[in-house]
Amino acid sequence: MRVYVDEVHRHVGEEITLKGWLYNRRSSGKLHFLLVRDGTATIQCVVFVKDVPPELFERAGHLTQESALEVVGTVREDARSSLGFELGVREFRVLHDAAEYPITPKEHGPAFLLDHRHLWLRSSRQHAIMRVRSTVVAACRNYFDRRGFTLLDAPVFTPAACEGTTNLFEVDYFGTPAYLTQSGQLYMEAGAMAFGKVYSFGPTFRAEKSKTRRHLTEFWMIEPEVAFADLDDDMDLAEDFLVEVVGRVVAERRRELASLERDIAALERVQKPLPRIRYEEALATLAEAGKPVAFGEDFGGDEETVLSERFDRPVLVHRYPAACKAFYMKVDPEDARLALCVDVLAPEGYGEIIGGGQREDDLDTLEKSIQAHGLPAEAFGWYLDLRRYGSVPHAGFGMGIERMVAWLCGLHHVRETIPFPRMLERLTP
RNA sequence: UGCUUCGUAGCUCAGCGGUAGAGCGGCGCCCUGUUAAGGCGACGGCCGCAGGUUCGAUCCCUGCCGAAGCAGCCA
Repeated sequence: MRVYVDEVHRHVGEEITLKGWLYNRRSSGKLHFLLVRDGTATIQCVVFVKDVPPELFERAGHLTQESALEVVGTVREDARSSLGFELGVREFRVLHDAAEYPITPKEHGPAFLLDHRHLWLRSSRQHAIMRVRSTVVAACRNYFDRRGFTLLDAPVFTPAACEGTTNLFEVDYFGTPAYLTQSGQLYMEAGAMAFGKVYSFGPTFRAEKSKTRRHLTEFWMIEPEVAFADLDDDMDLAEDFLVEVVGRVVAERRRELASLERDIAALERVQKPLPRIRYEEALATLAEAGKPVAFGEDFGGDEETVLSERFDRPVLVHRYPAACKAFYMKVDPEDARLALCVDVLAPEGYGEIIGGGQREDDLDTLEKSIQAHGLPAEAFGWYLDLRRYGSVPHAGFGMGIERMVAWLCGLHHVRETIPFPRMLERLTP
């Protein structure tokens, strides 16, 4: 009977068949310890010289790392193995003899590992991270699905910029220039006017020449958009969403987080209410901390770190100066200098994980804003239509999956949070 | 794109103006309970590339290529 490693505890005393790959091997004279991983977990398979034919014992001592195996043996409980269970091997078959494997159970540099990302994904640490990512995505989608949102995917090819013409990947679309999307938001606004509550989940692309631990050129965003919603509704949604997603990851991926040596208590503090501060309050805080920022300036990584370190959970910073925000942000009717927008900063210096706000719903104001930002009005014809036919207040936000995963896992760099990172100067594998 | 640091064995690194070393991996042998096992042995190198200085350069200088960290921009 073929069994996965994460289910062996249900088969103690039974003879089972495992299919997997050799993760590591240790020998001690008359014993070979084969660490076999099958994607679900890793188990120690013990080959004892008296339990198998001599030629098989000899073979076990010369198996190469990552060789594909089918192992037959009896499951037994044993405290000496880290899983708590091990397999007493009766026989095994080599399905493939692996060539010399480049990634050893010793230290490697990031460049080497990234060059071998297709193999690096097999290591236990990467498994933990990818499982957290998988759960984050599932939790995000589940959150919106259960609240009447419709998944409405945005296109990847777009005719124009959504937040400006720089930093876009241009492609040749049958003779005319097109761009890879840098946000699905404008399309989600169309969706919100059609379905009321929508979200998209997909890759986005930014050709920024950014070489930092928080940037990828290709990353995934989840972007909800809600009709008849204002900034306060938007902040309520972001808060509720974030608390639920974090809670689910902590509940379902505790073992993975522990294996990454994440301080889980810090994540358990992510409960409602999340603090909300205005941009101007943030300025005061920064001035106190000796990092003064002039009104009108956006925050950099340093400033975000100083702000987020004042709180033990994510903080919502709202009403930034309109001048430093995108053209579609609605201006605060109580203070024309400010935009009705919000950024959510993750604690522990992980920076902005959510950005969003209320959108401008007035046609004239929006047209003027497009002009003021120097954007080509003709590219936004369809978008302006949304303000001609039943325009209503609406709001939404985008959450970057990779920064979220980096924060949840406590990783220094986002490059490990996506299976195949795309960065400045890195396109392979 | 700017600043800083770095390119030496498959990997992680040490070294030095007189053409090289360790640990780990791989290979061979030894060991009934190993936990990144251990012990012994042999193998393994255009010292990133191209110029320059020098009797002589892996080492000093210049350029190029590549990488890492930080910053701007952003999620």
